[in-house]
Amino acid sequence: MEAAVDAGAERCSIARSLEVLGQKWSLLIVREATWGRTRFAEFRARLGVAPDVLTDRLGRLVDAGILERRPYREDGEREREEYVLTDAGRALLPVLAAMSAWGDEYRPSGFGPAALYADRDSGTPLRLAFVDADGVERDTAEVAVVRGPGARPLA
Amino acid sequence: MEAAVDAGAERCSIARSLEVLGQKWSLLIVREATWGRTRFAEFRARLGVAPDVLTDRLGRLVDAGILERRPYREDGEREREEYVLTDAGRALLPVLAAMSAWGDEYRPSGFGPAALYADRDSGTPLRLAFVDADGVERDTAEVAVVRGPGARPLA
DNA sequence: TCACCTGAGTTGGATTAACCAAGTTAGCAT
DNA sequence: ATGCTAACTTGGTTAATCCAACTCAGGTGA
Repeated sequence: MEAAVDAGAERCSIARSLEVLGQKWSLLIVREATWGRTRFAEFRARLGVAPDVLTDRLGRLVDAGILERRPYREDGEREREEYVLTDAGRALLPVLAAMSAWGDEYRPSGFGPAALYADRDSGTPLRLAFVDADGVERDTAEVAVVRGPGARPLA
Repeated sequence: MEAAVDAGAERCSIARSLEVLGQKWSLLIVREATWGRTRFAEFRARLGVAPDVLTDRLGRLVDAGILERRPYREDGEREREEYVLTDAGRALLPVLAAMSAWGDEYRPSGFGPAALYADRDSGTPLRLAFVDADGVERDTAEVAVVRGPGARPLA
C-alpha cells in the first residue's frame, strides 16, 4: 500500500488526506492521541498494533505534521520521546467526529457513543453540521457536492 | 488487512466506521459515488483500482448498506447492475467534507479545492463546523473530547 | 565497575492483501 | 453463429501486515 493511493491526489484533497491518514492504524492512532495518549507502549497496548507498523505510522504522522515528538523523562528513567498532537493534528477533530457520528448512527453498538464532543469550557455538547457563511446550520440532506476551482476541467 | 481493525470496534464508533471505510479504496469509491459515478468501469478508470479489489470493495460497501445495486440497461445492451449511494452512503458526506477541508488546509495542492459543498437549491456555499444544540457554530479549537455512555469504565 | 531494568524501537520469517495481465461470461446485435 | 460490451475471475507476483524474539540506550543499585 504505497502511501494509500494515487487516485488523483494531486487535485483531490480527500486523496491527499488519505495519503497520510488512509493507511491501516493511522486514524486510530490519531484517535488515541485525542484521548491524550502519547507513548509508544500506550498506542501499542490500546490498539494491538505491531511495533514495526507503529514505528512506521508514528514516523509518517510526525512527517505529516500531525504529531510531534516531545522529550519526556520519568524520574529514575532516561529521557525518551513521546508523541503529541500538533495544531494540524487537532484540526482532524472534525474527521474523527464525522466518523464517530456516522458509526453511531449506522453501525450502532449496544453501548452508545464512547466519545462525545463538548465545549471545552462549559461542557455543552456539540455536534458536527454543515453551516452557511453566517454560521447557521443546514441539514446534511440539503447539501450538494459541486465542482471547485481545483476540479479537473471537464473533458 | 482483515476488515480494517479490531481496535476496540465493539465500543468505538470510529473503529466501527473504519471496519467498512478503512480499507484501501473504500472511501475513494464513496467519494466517486458522491460525484455521481455508478459503474464498475467508471470507478476502475477514475481510481485505477485493480478489478478484483474493486469487486471486493463494492461488495463490502453494498453489504454495509452504503451502496446498493441497481439494474440498468443501455439500449442495445443487456441488463447490468450499477452502484448507487443509499441514505447511509449520503450520510458520509460530513466525513468526506471533513477530510476535504483538512486536506485543503494542511496539504494544499496548487489548484484549490476540487470539490465544494453547497446548498442544493440556492447554491450557497456551506462548510462543516461544530454547532451547539441550537445550531450555533463553535470554533473547533474550543471543542474537547469527552467520555460518552459507551466508554469503557475507567480501569 | 557491572549486572539489571525499562521502554522504544529492530529484525526475520510467515501470512495476508493488493497488483496486474489475461481470461471468462451473459446477453444483445448483425 | 460470430462479435461486442462491461462486469467480473483467475493465477501469479509484489508489497504490507503480523508476530515473537531481540537490540539498544541510559539510569539504578550493589
